[in-house]
Amino acid sequence: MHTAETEPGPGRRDRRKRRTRAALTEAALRLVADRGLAQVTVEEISEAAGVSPRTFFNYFACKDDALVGDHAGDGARLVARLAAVPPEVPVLAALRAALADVVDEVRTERELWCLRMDVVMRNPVLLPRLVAGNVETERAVAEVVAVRVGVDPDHGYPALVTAVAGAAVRTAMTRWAAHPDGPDLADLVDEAFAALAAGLPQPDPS
Amino acid sequence: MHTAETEPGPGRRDRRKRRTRAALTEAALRLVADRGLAQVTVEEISEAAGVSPRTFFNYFACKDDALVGDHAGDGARLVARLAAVPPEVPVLAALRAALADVVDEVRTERELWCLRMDVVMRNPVLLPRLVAGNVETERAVAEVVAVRVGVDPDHGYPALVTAVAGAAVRTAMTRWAAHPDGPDLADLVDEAFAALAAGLPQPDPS
DNA sequence: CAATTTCTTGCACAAAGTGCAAGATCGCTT
DNA sequence: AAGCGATCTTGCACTTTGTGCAAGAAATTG
Repeated sequence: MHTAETEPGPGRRDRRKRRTRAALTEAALRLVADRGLAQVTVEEISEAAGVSPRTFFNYFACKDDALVGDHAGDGARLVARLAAVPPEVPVLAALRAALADVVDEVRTERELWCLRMDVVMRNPVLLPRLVAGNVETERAVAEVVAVRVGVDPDHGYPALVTAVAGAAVRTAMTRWAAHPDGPDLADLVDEAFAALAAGLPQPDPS
Repeated sequence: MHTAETEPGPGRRDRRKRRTRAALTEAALRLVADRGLAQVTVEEISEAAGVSPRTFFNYFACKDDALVGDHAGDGARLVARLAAVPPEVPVLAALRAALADVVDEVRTERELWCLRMDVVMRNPVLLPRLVAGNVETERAVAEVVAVRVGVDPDHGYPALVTAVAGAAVRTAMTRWAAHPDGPDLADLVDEAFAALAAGLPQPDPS
C-alpha cells in the first residue's frame, strides 16, 4: 500500500527514498494520534523522521498527505483489476473482486491502518483521500464500469455504483479498525457488498 | 442553505452578518471558478467582498470553508426530519423523504450551486464537506437510523446505509450540476434511491 | 575515477491562520 | 436622545504552511 507495493527500482537510492517516506508517514501518524492534528508541526514530524522540514515537502505537498499515505498507484491498479474481471460477472461482484488486492494490503499492515483510521476519524478533513474516496480514482473506475455495463458516459449508473461501492468499503474499514478483535476486513467488505446487492434490506433486530 | 435558511434574529445586525457571509462565499466561488483554487488568496476574496482579510477569518476558519458554505445546520435539520418520518416507512424511503428539504433548498439556488459543484469538481479536496458527506452529520444520521431499525450501535448496517445514501445524493448533485438542461435534481435523487433499493441492477444499454 | 543525475538542505519569501486589543456599530434601556 | 453593554471589524504581530531556487552531497552510469 504505502511501503511494499509496486516493485521498486532495485537501487539503494529507491530503497532509501521509500524508507524516508515511510518514516515520515509513521512519525506523522504517531505524533498526530498522540497530540492531535493541529498540535503537530511539520518541523516536529521531520525531526522525528530525521530529515529537514524542507525535505518533508519534497515528499508530501502538505502535512495531511503524510498521514493518508500515497494511494495514487492504488487507483490505477484497481482499474486494471476491474478491467481484467470477465465481462459476464455482475458489476458489484466485479468491483468486489477488484478490491481484493487493496483489502489484502490493508490487512497486512493492520497496526498502521488502525492508527491511520483512528487519526482520520478524529480529523474528518482527512477522510476523502482514502481508498476509493479519492475523486480521480472514482472517475477512472466509473469509466471502466460504464464500458463494462455498456452505457453512455452521462448515464448516472456508473458513477452511482462506484461511489456507493467506495462508501461501502469505507464503512467496512471504519468498522474493522474500530474493533481490533472483530471480524476480518474481507468479511466485512463482503457483508457490505451483499447488502448492496440485496437492496439494503433492513436487518432483523439482533 | 447558506443564506436564507433558519429564521435569523430579525435584527439588522444578523442580516448584515448574513450578507457579509454570503458576499464572501459568492466572491470566493466566482474568483476560484475563474482562476483556480490556488490562484486566489484570502486577501482578494476579502477585497471583493469589501471586508478586511482578518474579518474573513472571523467568518471562516479557512479558505475552503468559504467555498463549501455552512452546512452545519443542515445536518441537525436532516436528523430532525428523519426522526419525524413514521417508523413503518423503510429506511431508504425515510432518508429520501428527509432529504427533500435539502434538495429543495439546493434547487432554489441553482446558479450558486452549479458554481459550487464546478469548483468542487475541479478541486476534489473540497468534496467531503458537502451535504451528507460531512462526517459529523453522517454519524448523527447513522445513529437515528440505528434506533429506527432497532439494531445495536456497532452493527454495520446504519453506517452503511447512511454512507451509501450520501454517496447517492452526491452523484445526483454532480450529474444535476453538470447538465444545466437535464432532469430535475429531485428526480435524479429519486432515481438513485430507487436503484439502491433494487440492489443496483445493471441498466439496459440505452 | 569522472560525468551525470537525483536527493537533500538552507534561505528567502508568499500565503494561511490565530490571539489580542482598540475602535466602530448595533440594540436596548432609561 | 443619550448612554451602556455586547458584538463586529480591523490592524498588528506572530506562528505555521508551502514553494522556488541554488548549492552541496550521494548514488548511478560508463
